Amino acid sequence: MATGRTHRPATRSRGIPEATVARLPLYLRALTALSERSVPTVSSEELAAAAGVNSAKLRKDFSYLGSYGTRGVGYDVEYLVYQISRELGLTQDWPVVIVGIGNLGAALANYGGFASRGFRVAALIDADPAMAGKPVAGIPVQHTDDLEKIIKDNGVSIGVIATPAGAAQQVCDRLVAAGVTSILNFAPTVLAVPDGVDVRKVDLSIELQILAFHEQRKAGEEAEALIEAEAEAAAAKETRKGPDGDVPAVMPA
Amino acid sequence: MATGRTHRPATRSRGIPEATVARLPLYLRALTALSERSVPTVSSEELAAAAGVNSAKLRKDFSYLGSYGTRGVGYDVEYLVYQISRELGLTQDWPVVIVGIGNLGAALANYGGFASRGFRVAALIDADPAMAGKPVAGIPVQHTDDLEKIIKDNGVSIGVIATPAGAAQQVCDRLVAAGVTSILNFAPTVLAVPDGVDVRKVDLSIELQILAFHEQRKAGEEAEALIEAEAEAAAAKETRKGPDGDVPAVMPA
DNA sequence: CCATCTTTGTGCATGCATTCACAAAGACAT
DNA sequence: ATGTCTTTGTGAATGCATGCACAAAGATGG
Repeated sequence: MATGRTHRPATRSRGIPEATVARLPLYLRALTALSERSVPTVSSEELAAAAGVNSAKLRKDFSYLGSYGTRGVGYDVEYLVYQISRELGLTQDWPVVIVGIGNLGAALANYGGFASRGFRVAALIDADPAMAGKPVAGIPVQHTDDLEKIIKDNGVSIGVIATPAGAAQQVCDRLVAAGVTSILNFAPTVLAVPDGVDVRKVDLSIELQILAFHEQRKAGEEAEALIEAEAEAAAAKETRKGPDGDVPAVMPA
Repeated sequence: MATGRTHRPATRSRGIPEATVARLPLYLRALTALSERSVPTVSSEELAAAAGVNSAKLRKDFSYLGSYGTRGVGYDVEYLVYQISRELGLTQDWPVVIVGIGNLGAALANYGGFASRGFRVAALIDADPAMAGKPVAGIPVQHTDDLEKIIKDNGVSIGVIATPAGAAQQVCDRLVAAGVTSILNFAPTVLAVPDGVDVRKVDLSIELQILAFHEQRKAGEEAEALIEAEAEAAAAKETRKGPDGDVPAVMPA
């Protein structure tokens, strides 16, 4: 059983850490902006600031792609744009379908960020027969019945699910069966997929809940700081006089 | 300078790992579904499956909240729903404003997942005077000029930015100046905020780019596997006969 | 051609997250 | 009561990601 798949000839290229991959689009965006302003080169420090990351991290990220920088100068913007685009697979055309053309689906169909990055909305699909034929973002909506045919005719490998939660798994199963191997899921459900299929999820309410947690923590710490300050003040009053007296005038709700 | 803030009395409660916080909403959703089906208790194994995570991870996550399970039985669904809700701060009402009522902003305003989790859309704000007064999701859109007043009158601490990229930083600055301390950013920009303000970003095109990367990698590996299989077959033919011959009949596009 | 100055690329240490594996805890039947 | 059986809670091991700090590389000026 000699599959030489494990020890990977040191060609790098494979083995880019997931965390790095997730940052590449960020770098790419910053670089594209620089490119539009005709900036020829950029240092890791500048680019890191623009992308909102640590410069050492950025350099290490780029080191996984190869050595594209020049010491003492920085990185060539155009070249780096090309290399990252290539690494991310954006030099080719990716037809995607969006399933579920409600408010969110329509917003996605209209979203400019897709087209500009090599993604092409090949079709919009909805289960509502009343929607069929209606153009959204200039593309006529098609009925779910034709899902399999649409996927195959267009060679679609990436699907976006923007249906209600209840329909998501079923839609997902059909997409996968029809040949889709990457899914971006906006429905608030955990999708079960076979091995070899990638799912990424975007959950609007989860993000808000995480913010609420931190918001609450902040409020709690404020209150706590107040209590602590009071305790300290009391202790100070007890043991000696009471000099350090700028207690925050914040009242916990 | 005696701020006893560092060594935290072992009350736990503080010091919940970020990764755990990010999963709590996931558990909460699964638990809510169980609660609706009147399931009284659930084991870590079952719940983990429903939430799509490893059961050991789930137990460790819960251990940060305290010991809410019963050995041999599992977790009380209702109780756990309450504890997680409380920990996330969802037992209180969080008024949020959405700035930028384009396709996406409207979709967010209509999104049901907010209201159901303690979030209340307090106001919709847009820079376009033509939008002012128009109801979206039953809420009249207000003009950006009144942003500060709206924030203060409603005691808003969470803001959602769904504007074009160009306007995002400016809107962000105004939100923060008006007292917002948590921001959910849908605009494809890196926002600069002062310390103490939390920002989470949701970037639709980044998610697609990550999928494209993996998609490309899959395609590459298929091709590679084919080449490898060919090489192996050739080698086999050379050194001995050629017995193990199920070469995948897949053709790289 | 040499010296200096900038900036990359990376070894190393640290910290966080995940997963395993198992002892302790409790339910439940007998 | 006692024993069995299930399931939690957590120590310990491993792996991944981050960030520091510095040597090597190259540009640039004299």
